[in-house]
Amino acid sequence: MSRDLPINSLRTSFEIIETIADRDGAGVSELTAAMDRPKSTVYDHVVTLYELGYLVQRGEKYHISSDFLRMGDINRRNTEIYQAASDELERLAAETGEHASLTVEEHGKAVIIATEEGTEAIPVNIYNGIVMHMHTAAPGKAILAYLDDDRVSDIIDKHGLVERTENTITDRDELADELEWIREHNYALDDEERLTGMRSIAAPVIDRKERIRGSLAIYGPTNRIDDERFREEFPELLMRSGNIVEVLMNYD
Amino acid sequence: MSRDLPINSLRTSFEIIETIADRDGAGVSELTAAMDRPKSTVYDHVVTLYELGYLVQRGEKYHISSDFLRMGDINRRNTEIYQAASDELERLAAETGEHASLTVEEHGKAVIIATEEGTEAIPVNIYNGIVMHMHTAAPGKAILAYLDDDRVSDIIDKHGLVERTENTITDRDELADELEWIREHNYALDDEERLTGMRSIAAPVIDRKERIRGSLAIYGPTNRIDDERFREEFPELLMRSGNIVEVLMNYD
DNA sequence: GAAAAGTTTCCGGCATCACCGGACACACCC
DNA sequence: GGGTGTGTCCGGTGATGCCGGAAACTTTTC
Repeated sequence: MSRDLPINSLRTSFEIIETIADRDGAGVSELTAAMDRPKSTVYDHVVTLYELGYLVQRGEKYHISSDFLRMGDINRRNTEIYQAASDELERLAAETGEHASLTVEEHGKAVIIATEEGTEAIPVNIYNGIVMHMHTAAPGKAILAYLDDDRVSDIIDKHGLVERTENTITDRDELADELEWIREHNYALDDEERLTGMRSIAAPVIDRKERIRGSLAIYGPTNRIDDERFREEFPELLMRSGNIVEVLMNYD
Repeated sequence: MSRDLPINSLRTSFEIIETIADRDGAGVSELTAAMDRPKSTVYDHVVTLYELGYLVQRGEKYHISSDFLRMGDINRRNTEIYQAASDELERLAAETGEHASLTVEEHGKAVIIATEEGTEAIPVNIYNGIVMHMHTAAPGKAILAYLDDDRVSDIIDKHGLVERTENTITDRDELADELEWIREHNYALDDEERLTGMRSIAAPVIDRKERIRGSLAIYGPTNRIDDERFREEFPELLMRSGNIVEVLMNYD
């Protein structure tokens, strides 16, 4: 079921951490029930994590400590593309009124590392660090288009072309054509391929070594993002911002 | 040097994670040099963390993954006091032009879990999750004042009354008097006790069970925070905001 | 208010596995 | 092609993570 790793106990520890984070706190018994492990083992890990400071007790439950927030925030601040893109994100959100976000690739998946909400933005659940399949939305496709072919192939092998809506691209050849289209136009579109009723548009950010570093995207409901904005206005905005970010990032 | 824990390997793993986060990426050799551990051991941990997805490779170095950002962010969003306070933080930052922040206590230390920068705010290094000694600044003192006496005592035993500037309170009796003063006035002041040239003001946030949950604070340079603002205007603002947060939080 | 049901915490023995020394592969640079 | 720097791999061994079981401690129930 779970492959062998040099340090197996780490799997258990992080399973505990993830479970606690997911549920907004949990006690030892709740964890035991959720995890198919003996109570005493779970307890050993909880005690250790607590002593090391990565868990705190609030009320009756254990919660993860702010160390995770701290490390995540520091890591993000240190990321070149984040530094270069945060102003543009704000501007995109302000100009479009929708959600603007910055996405990078990690372990073959698309991760949103920053978001800005425009005034009209739907209160949808976009939070920092959210992970998506690469092929299901514009930000991921914009990145895929500029990765090596065999890298793309590896990613598909690993995570599959999961179907999220009836518009999701689930065929390898079709995806290859789509990526080719993206390279020609320099932006990516997602027409309800990930969530019904939602569209996204994304432009890649590429560094001076021609390596893809991430993508900028706008995300909103189909009824507000009409065809004109979807195919003309927003792609223009994003490509302009993408260029600015590239310049800032490569400036150094 | 390091006490026995049920799962000792976790200490090594988190030491690696913290080191990588601190330095904005590191390779196996760099980690080995920084950690007084054999290369092979470090490698075992790095491989495991990588396989589990908590490390990523960017360029030549390992970095921590966005999972930390995700878990930290989710955890914060789930925190009652954060939900209740975030609007007030923005307002405080806007009205004062300085840094406004929300602080909670974890493991006997003060942790800033949210900050807002006003237009005038000094570009000083305040980031999410930063940890401070409780007694050195207003946010921590505002919390200490409403903890049980023996809890305060435990905290001092554990972390000591470290001197940060010549104004830092380093005497237990003096601190007790200060906390008494805070309880009488319902706000806390820090007059260059943590950083020379910087002042902070904080008001506590207390829940319906009379338990302290955190504090709101304003932070800025002494030359802009004159005595009038320091002792009159900002305390008033903070206490007003503190009340609003308490109401929102206890509303449920 | 005693018993029941649920927590968390603790203990100790056994088989495992995390640890480490050392070797290998692969760069890059004079 | 020797030197110096990486990252990677392997195998033996003693420490240690795992787990069953049971104690301590709360809360619930009647």
